Amino acid sequence: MVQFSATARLDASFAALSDATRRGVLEQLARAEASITDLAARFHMTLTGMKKHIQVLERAGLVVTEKIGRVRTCRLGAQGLADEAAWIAGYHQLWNARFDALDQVIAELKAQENLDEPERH
Amino acid sequence: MVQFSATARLDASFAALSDATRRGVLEQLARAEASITDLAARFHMTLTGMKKHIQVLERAGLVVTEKIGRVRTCRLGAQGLADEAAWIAGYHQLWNARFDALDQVIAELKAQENLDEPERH
DNA sequence: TGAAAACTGAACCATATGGTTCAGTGTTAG
DNA sequence: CTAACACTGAACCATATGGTTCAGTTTTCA
Repeated sequence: MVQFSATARLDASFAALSDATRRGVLEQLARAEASITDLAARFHMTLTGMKKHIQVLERAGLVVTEKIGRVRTCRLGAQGLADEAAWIAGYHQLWNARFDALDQVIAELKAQENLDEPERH
Repeated sequence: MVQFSATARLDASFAALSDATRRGVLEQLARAEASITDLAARFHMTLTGMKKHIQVLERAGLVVTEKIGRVRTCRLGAQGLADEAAWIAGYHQLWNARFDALDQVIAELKAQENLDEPERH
């Protein structure tokens, strides 16, 4: 659970997720860390454009970066999407079992969280 | 199973979720359906302003509306947040896989400190 | 019938977003 | 030493967002 103003961070991270390029960057970084140049090439845009996306992800806490020499390396933030998953799960509790598809997905999500979350960050 | 790559709808619904007022509207509608006037009053904004939020939620498929007489009633859409939860769940799998791989690399490094670099990626 | 309620649509405003180009700065490799 | 590389920052552009006001339209109800 996170302490600092939950709504502002939710705003930022849902906004970050609302762009297909940024979701792609997250998926990419989940596989391997990458430089901004790497990501710019993979997503067919300028360095400057990719840098802006990285800044959005960084402000949302979804990505952290480290500059060594002339290369800025991007990695996933330790926070992950726990808060966002929690919001969706909480929303679902309000909206009781009327729709089976959501039940199933949320069950899978909770199972994964319980397995993997402890002492990872 | 939910489609993993409905990018346009994911764009729209994550964008819809990036505003605290709209998340509040969803929570409210999960409890009871409401008219636009109801929601505008509850969230302290003009009717026109709330109508715009409802349109955003409707375009994302998160809310459906029906106009009877002079009142437009808003309810949650049947689609729910299944696709969004599915994207986050899939991302979690990648995210955790990455940390598992990292754990393994570290273990190998500890075991055999002087041997050549284990291939990650 | 007529006034009020509930919504709709247009116009406006300030700011944010997603992208670009261009002109740098600092770092590395040859 | 010099050239190429990776990034940074500023400026610019078109469009979107989150809100407003104002001027309707349709529906209800006394």
